[in-house]
Amino acid sequence: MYSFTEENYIKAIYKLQEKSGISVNTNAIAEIMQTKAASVTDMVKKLSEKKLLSYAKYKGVELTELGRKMALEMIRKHRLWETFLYDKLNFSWDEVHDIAEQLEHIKSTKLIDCLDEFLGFPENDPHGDPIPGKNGLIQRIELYKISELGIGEFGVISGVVNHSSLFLQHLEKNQLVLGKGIEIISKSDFDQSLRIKIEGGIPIMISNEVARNVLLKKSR
Amino acid sequence: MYSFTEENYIKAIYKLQEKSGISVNTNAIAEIMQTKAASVTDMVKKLSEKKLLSYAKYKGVELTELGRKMALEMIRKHRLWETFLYDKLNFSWDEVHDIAEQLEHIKSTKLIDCLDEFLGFPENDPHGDPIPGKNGLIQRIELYKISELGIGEFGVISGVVNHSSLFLQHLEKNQLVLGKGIEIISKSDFDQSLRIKIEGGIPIMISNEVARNVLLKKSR
DNA sequence: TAATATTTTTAGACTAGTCTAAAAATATTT
DNA sequence: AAATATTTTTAGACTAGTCTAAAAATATTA
Ligand SMILES: [Mn+2]
Ligand SMILES: [Mn+2]
Ligand SMILES: [Mn+2]
Ligand SMILES: [Mn+2]
Repeated sequence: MYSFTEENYIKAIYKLQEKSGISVNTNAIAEIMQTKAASVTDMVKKLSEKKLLSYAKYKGVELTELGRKMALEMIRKHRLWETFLYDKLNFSWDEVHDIAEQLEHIKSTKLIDCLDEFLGFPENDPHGDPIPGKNGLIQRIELYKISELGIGEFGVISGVVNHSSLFLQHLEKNQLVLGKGIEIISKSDFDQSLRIKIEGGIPIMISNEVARNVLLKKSR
Repeated sequence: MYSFTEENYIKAIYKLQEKSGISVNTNAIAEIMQTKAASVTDMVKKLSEKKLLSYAKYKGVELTELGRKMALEMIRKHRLWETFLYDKLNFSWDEVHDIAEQLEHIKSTKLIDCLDEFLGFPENDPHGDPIPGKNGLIQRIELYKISELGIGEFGVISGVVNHSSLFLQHLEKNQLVLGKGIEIISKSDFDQSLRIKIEGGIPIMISNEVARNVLLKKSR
């Protein structure tokens, strides 16, 4: 059995490996784990002995197939619990993450598979992130930041980069929620702010900061 | 914030205090916590400093009002999660306890209150045990063991003393499930086994061991 | 009430996970 | 290539929670 701490390290390393390529370095891990590089070295040695990752001194770490599988199971649990809180208990999308951080550590395969079924085998969590299946497969759709689209292009809001409560609440206030279709009207050369039209609404201005943190599936 | 271990100690002490009167002794705690008396002494000192219980050397411990409140919150969470697993995810009544042991440690008042509402404010868990309310109140109904009833008396199965999977599965095989009405037909003077009639069924024999572990609400 | 048995506490040690400070390795700049 | 800066590792220490072995207190029996 793995401890909560071990599980959180594996999840953190997986996420780092996702974005920044292959080998993950000690300081990066220390930063997301809110700990010191020395502690990371200790833990990484332990996880390496448990065959969850491969590690070479000064060369960073890389998850093994076993470690990758474990990370995906954690993510599956996290996102299914978020969906439960959102769909069944009517939590808002900015409240679900912290509780899911606790729930993702509950050990029971049957529990998570029954929950999956109870929720109707959802494909995405309340933030639009894909939920890995029982098999560990994760279906990836090409998503674009609003800031990446050109004038006149259309898209459907399908995810967020920033998951903070503050940001999610801001989006909600501006009708920028999952599933909404939008069109790019114009861009400012001064501050890269955008004018967009939300389906069934009037055009609004959004900052470049917002545009870089909302993900779209291209449409039309 | 309290650790899982601290929480489990408080719950254990509460349960001991329930049955065996006021002051709980070290060895008894050690036994349910599956640990050594020395470890109990260490922990009990710590919990005493945290004002969760009062402790006098060699005299045993007693929960404070704070400790009692905490224990009831744990029990509320445990029983609500058991009800969730049973009612919503279709677990059988002998499968829910172990997972609830994990879930009862999730920290979120909103979560548990929303879960309570989602379940329709249940009054009893799948084993018939009462679920403490938000206020910490627990409604107690007078229950009797089957073995305590006399010939010709009627009762409705409303709880169990023994919660083991083996026992619960045995009951299920014999139609002895929550809500069933039964009548005492006769008792054997030899081994105290009983002949009982289950509502809408034919009379069956049950051992004294079973009769001492099933709780009834008297009826008629 | 004295001897004996049982329960409880203390003392000291161990592991997991963390930390700080300093040493060693690697990367960058001159 | 040498000097300097940064990253990573090691060494040693701390806390929480546990253990065993032995001492101290309490309970039971003769
Ligand atoms: Mn999340
Ligand atoms: Mn999410
Ligand atoms: Mn239970
Ligand atoms: Mn129960």
